[in-house]
Parts: sequence; C-alpha cells; structure tokens
Amino acid sequence: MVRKTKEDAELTRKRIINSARAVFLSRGVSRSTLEHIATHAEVTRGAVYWHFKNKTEIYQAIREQVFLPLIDRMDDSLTLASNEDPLTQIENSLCQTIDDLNNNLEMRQMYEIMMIKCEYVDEFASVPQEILSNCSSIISKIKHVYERAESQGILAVKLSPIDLALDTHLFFSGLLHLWVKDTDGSMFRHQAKELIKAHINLRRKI
Amino acid sequence: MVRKTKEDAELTRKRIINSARAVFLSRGVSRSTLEHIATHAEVTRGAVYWHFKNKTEIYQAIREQVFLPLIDRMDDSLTLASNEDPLTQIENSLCQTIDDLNNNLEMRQMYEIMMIKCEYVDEFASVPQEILSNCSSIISKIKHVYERAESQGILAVKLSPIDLALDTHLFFSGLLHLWVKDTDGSMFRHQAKELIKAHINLRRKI
DNA sequence: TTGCTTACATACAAATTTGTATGTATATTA
DNA sequence: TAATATACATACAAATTTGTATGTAAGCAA
Repeated sequence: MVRKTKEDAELTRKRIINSARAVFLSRGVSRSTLEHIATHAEVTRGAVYWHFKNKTEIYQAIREQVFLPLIDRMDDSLTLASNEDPLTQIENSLCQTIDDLNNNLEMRQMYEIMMIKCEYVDEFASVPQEILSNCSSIISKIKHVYERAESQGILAVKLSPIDLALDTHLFFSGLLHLWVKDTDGSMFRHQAKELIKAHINLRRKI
Repeated sequence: MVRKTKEDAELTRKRIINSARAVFLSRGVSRSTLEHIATHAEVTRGAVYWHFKNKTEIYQAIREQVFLPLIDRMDDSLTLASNEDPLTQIENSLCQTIDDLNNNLEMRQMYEIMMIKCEYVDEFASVPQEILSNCSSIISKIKHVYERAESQGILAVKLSPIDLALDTHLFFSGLLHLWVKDTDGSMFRHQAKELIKAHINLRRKI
C-alpha cells in the first residue's frame, strides 16, 4: 500500500518535521536517530530518506519553518510606524515575542532545541555567527526607535541610543535564555512581561 | 612500560581532562569519543577508563574544575565588604568575570562548551535547573548591593532593588552568551566592559 | 491501458562506538 | 624481597547507526 497522492506525501513530510522537533527536544539533536524520528512519525527510514537527505536537512527545515517568520515579525514591529510612543513600541515588540513563545508550541520547542539541545559544531558551526548577525540588525532597529524616543524627549537617562539599544538587546537575550531554561515557569516565565516593563520604565521620564 | 608513579598517574589524569576539554570544544560533547580524547591525550582508552567511568564523569570533572571556583569568586566579590560604592562594586564584579574569561583559557573553553557545545538531555538534563538555581543566589546578592546603593542615595532610578538586580542579571546573562558566540571579538568581546559600565551608569545619579 | 514515475518499505553492508575482559610490567608495601 | 595492587595497553564482543541498494504497489500522463 504505497504511492500516496501528492497531498498525502506533503502530509507525511510535515509529520516527519513535527516528529523530528519532538525527538530533537527529548533526546537532543546529536542523539536523535533517523530511526527515532521515523518511528515517531509512524513511517520507516525509507520515507525519511525520501523527503530529506539527512538529519541536517531536517534540522534546517525545522529552523526555517519557525525562525525566519519570527525574525520578520520582530523586524516589522520595530520598523513599522506605530501610534504608540517609541518606548512603548519597544516594550510591545519584546512582549509580543514572549506571547509568541507562550502561544506557539513549535516556536517554543525550536527555541529550546536551539538553546540547550543542539551542539554548534561541524555543519552547525556557522549558526552562532548567523545569530550574531541577526543581533546586529535587531540592535540597529532598536537604536532607531531609541533615537525617536530621544528626539521626543521622553528618555529619563543620558545614555546614547546605541548604548540603550545594546543594553536592551543584551537584557532580552538573557531573558530568552533563562525563559527557555525556566521550564516550570517559577523564576522567569511568569514575570517575563513585568521584567520587560521594568526594563523600559527604567529609561522613561517621570 | 606501564605502572607509573602516583604523580605520573595524576599527570595523565590531568592530561585526559585537558584533552577532553579541547575535544569537546572542537567536536561537541555528543560527538566526542573516548577514543578521540585518549588519542589527543596520547594514551589509550584503557587509561581513560581507568581514571573515569565514562564520558559523563569526565564532563563533570571539567565542570567542577572550572565552574565551582568561578561561582565562589563571584559570590565573594558581591558579598565581601568593599571600599567602593555599591554600584562600582557590581560593575567590578561583572568586569572581573570578563577579565577571567579573557585571561583563563580553561574557563573560556568551558563556557563555550556549556553554552553551545553541549545538549542538555538525559544525564545532563538537570544542568539547566542548576544554572537557574545559581541565578537565584546571584540575583539575591546583587539585590543586597542595590539595597545598599539605594540607602546611600546614589541611585538615579526609581526601580526597586530586586527589579534592578533582575535587570542586571538578565543583561549579564545575555552578555555572556553573546560574548561566547562572538569568537572574533568584533561585536561584543571588545566592548564588553564598556557595556557593563554603560549599564551601571544608567542607574547612577548625576 | 501501457509505461513511467512516485512514495515509500525492506534488506544489507560497513563503520562506529561502547564496555569489559584480560594481560603485564612496575610501584609500593609488608 | 616477595606479594600485591596499581596504571595502564590490548583484544574482543555486542550494539548502534548510517547510507545505499533494491523491491513494489499505486498514481498519473500519454
């Protein structure tokens, strides 16, 4: 009973991707076998090899499915005009990411895999550099928003927009890392948005 | 030519540990074989198995060798009385860690392994929880220093000490993660201390 | 409806990796 | 100085994992 229709094939491809995310999450990328993934997806390794060249290609597929849209959204929320004041715009953009993490299982799993279930060597060695380069663009976008805040005179502090942007991005990077590790939510997840608000209020006049 | 003296044996044990750190760093923990480690240390797997039960035990040995002293030192620099003002004390404590990373190869390697060369599953699944618990104690120590700063009236901002401490810790966590990834130093390593100073100056009156 | 291609399943061979068992020469100790 | 324990090296067996090769039934185009 083989040879499914094209729609069926696309379904099994998605089942394989979803299974891979679950398997990566529970066993780590390195210890995950194509056999594990296939079993979880209720297919054989043959099916996996038909859709993907190897484990690396599956990982890339997962990453693109979740990560690229996220970066776009973060870009938009910082770049697009808004009727909020600039500081609130930064706050909302960060809070939006936290909301996404809470609401989107796939995104949550992918973040956990990327942060504590993957070793960045060999074919993954370039990922940290890519992350750094994403940082650059995000920091520069935050900087622009801080520049608008400065020109509107709503900043209570004397740091330059670039220093404020760097500080905010480092804060948020740390928050995301600890958010992911805080799986039971008792330390950071339950107060993530309050931490963001406090961080922004720190620089708001009055 | 076997059966070395006790001192010789201790030397080979240390050679194995140092080799393991180098191998973990270049191949990731999961893909590192006891054969890789043994070859790098110029011994056989027999020697490795004599000194350690398995790869996990080697990892633990590396971790304790580097990580525990660091936590102690960070604790001390925040707890012990100082003739600096509280904000400078926090600044110095964070800068000291950056100095340590720059000067201590073993510490630098271990941080890189822990952050981007290790998958926290199975026998390592409890490590993120341990990290979180370390966070708690560090945050509470930073909070105490901020309380002293507040009572001395040198704070320019209206956040509570606990919120300031959380913000500082998240900032520093993010900085460490990006410091590690920034291997060529162009983005964060070269200005890490300036970022710390900016972060502290943000809360300093005048 | 024939023929070709798709979407897999099954089978096989090779390479890795692990743990353990065993050998052995030399420190160390009594 | 004899006995014993140490600090390894070597050898072996078993289990995993990978890629590929081959089989096959059903969809699809002509």
